Amino acid sequence: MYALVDCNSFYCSCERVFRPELATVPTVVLSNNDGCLIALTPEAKALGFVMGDPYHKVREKLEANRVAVFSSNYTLYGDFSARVLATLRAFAEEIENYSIDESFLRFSPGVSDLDGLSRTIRATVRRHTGIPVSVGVAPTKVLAKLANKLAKKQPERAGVMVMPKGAELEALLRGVEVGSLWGIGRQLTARLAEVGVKTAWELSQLPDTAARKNLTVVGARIAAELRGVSCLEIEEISPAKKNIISSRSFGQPITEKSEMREAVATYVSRAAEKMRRDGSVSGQLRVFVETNPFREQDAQWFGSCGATLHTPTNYTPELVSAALHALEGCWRNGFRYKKAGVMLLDLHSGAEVQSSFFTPPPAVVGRRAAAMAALDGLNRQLGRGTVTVATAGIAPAWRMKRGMCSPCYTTRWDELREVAA
DNA sequence: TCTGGGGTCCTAGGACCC
DNA sequence: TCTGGGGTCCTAGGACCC
Repeated sequence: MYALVDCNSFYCSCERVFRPELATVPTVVLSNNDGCLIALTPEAKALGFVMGDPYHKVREKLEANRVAVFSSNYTLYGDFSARVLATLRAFAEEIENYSIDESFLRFSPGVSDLDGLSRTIRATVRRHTGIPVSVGVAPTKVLAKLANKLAKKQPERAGVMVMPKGAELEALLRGVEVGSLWGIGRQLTARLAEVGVKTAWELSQLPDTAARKNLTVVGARIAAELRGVSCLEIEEISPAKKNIISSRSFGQPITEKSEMREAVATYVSRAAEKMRRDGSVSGQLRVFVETNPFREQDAQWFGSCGATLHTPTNYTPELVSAALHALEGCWRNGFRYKKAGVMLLDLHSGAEVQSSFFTPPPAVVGRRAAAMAALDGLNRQLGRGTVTVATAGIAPAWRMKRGMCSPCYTTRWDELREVAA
């Protein structure tokens, strides 16, 4: 049996842990640059706000309704995510950290009273971390996802649902729209409607060949999972990334290439750090720059240019110079740039690097690795950006806006919550 | 003035091999 | 007049997820 444990309105719940007076106050968290609403509590949804609403368009309404608004604080959410995961580990031998706010657990066949166990999990996570979670249990991941959704949606279930079997399951699936299933998006919903499939039950009864023909093997697996046939395994160790992207919108538009060079150097440095965490090296990168597509009165430019590394590497200075070279290929003067990014491609394990004529000698490779380890260590201990390449600039004007950010309560000594007693 | 940032998997078709 | 059979690798594009 699988359980899906999903944190309710996760980012909002993190903010509420240290602001208990907000427990019943409608609360939202914004995307980077305070752009859109990306997390909403049920109270905020009840007021009519939806995920993706541009902040500047709903700001007055938020204020009128006294909604608590936060910029996103990923340091805080990442730390809470790790705490929830640590608590969950005690309850299952196999666990997959599916996303920042969701984990799949697998219970061995001997486990009985799944309902009681789920309630215990929910209560324990709440006690250890302050985060409310919902738990859905079923014989397959797709059904566990669905059980979780129902647990959250139907208040009488109190955040927990074990999927029933047989006729009861059939009745339930007949009432579920196919488009609400995990893995069935808008396009597949439309395709299924063409062949008369509207509910989860109808999809589960679709013959395998028809499922494959209309939805490829992906949809066929979902159909099988609905019948209780498990096709999707638990992935306990997340495989190393195949691509790494670092991109950001700017707090204010960039028009000078010198500033864009700082941004690109910053982003490629961040991407390189992520890559080193995986122990990977990159053989190829791509830089892109974009104007603001929402400003129709502005001239638009979306430029992108790649660069190949002689020898795959994760050495920041080398990647920075390759990225700046690529920037020359996609930069055009005279535009107001809103966003830029760097993609590291062709990633593989650093242990498998193929040497070439241009590969530096082993002593140099060793010194570079030591330098990067020292860099990452300092930034880990003393905070991101403590040591960077000078090309990245100092206190740049284009840095993203975060006007309403909460303190890093759990990761910075100088931002601890103070309590008067 | 102001609209996020990351990822994965699958398929079809072209190029090429013996 | 007649023109096989089987395979791999790569890329672009589409679809999905949080």
